[in-house]
Amino acid sequence: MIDRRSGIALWRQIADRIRHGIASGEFGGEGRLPPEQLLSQRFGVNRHTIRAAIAALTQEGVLRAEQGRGTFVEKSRRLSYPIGPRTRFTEALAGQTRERRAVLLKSRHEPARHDIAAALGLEDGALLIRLETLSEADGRPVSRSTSWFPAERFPEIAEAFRQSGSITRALKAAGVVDYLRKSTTISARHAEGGDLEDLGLAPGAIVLAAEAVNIDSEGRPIQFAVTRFAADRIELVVGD
Amino acid sequence: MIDRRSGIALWRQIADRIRHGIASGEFGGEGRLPPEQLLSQRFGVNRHTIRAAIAALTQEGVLRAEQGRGTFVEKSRRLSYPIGPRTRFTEALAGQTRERRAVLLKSRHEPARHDIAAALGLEDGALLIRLETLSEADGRPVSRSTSWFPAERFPEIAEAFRQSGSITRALKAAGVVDYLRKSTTISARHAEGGDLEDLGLAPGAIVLAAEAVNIDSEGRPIQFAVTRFAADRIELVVGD
DNA sequence: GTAATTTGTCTATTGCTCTAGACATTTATA
DNA sequence: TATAAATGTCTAGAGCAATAGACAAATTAC
Repeated sequence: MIDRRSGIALWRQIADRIRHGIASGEFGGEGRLPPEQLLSQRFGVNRHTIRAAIAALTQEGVLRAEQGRGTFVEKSRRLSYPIGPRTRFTEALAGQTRERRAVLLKSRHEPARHDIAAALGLEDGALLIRLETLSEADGRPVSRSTSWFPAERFPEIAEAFRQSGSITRALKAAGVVDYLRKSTTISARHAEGGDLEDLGLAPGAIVLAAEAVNIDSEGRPIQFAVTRFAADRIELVVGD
Repeated sequence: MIDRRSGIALWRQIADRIRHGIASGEFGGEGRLPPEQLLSQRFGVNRHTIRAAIAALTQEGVLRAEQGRGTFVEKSRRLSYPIGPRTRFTEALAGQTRERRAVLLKSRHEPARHDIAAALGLEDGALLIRLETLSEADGRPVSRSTSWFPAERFPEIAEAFRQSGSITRALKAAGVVDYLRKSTTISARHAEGGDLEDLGLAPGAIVLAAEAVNIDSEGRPIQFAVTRFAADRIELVVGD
């Protein structure tokens, strides 16, 4: 249930379970968390440990404690990100958020690594443009992407993206009126390095990593992207 | 880079980064990890802390240390699990593993929770049969599933599954010749409770959770399932 | 208004994590 | 065979995590 020699502090294990319990409806039934006393019994730890977990979740914006009253759940539904042949970020979260935008963090030219070249149908070492982007919904960072485009075909992609804040519009400016998602490979791991900062995550947080290949209407690969989603803010939906 | 008050022990943060570094090719170039001395400098921690990280990864089967020689990377390809309209476990890993099987851990009748009833198109509290199953490939546990079936339509599903070791065959025995995956919702979290044991994971390990609804050829929902995959052993592939 | 409930704060103590250093053991190399 | 390089083991100490208990402060219910 709770492991004491796992290298994960008890308060963090409990914070993870409370966060998940809220999402699954086990806790916070009426928008309210059970009293600390009761939680400390249920988890079999000291009340101070529970308080440390609650403090962390308060910091994350999941909970809000009020002295004398109780601890309450801040409304924050997990977003659903549909994945299909026509996946596009701006449209994916329409209806769930008021405002979506993507910003360009960095761009550079570089030779194609073997796996990326294979995915894009290019020779190893072919020149690519790499874009580092951050996507936000209602002001909260949602995902962090690294994309590669063939430099020969899309020499102006970085500038077009910077101006439009959208891959779809940047591709359109380069003459790609429509494109399709060929494949998506989904994995999960602990967030690391710059992703922690950019996504505003605590160390130990989990990211869903989606590796995608997009093709134009004639089937030619145009983009290889690795997108990291904050796993506690979003879930990926396939089909339906 | 490395955070000391995060509730995640340094050795675990470093283990996570080494594990990822191996997958991304940063470490283990020639199947070999840099010496402990060098790693302790790179990460800015004591050599003993590096050793704790390596010990954990050895326990996981990722590394193997040999006194006097060095520390080596155990080859361990990640499996790819395709998700689509015709997702079936036994077929999903064909070609990647020699042997697949699923075992029934537990089964029970229970009333439908609200979200499950909605997914299956039933009234709240309708009687369901819940199956707890474990899937293995080449003797290594790969996923842990919890499935719900309408008890009225599939009264013998548990016994049929126990005998056949396959949902597809158990459904066939109940007269469902074909079925489709209606939707899959993918999220990620830390493994907890029995999943740690059943999947043979170290505490703090990550699971990919896939929530699926299957329907028969007439569109009637027949199964709601939550499958937890060991994230370091498998990735989910959509499309292609 | 009083009592009960609940969160907030403080102190002390125990145990685990990480650091530091020294030395042993095994393997590869000159 | 001698040396270097790597992992393995041990001891000691500083700092953080968790427990334990007590009491304060705010809110709610009677």
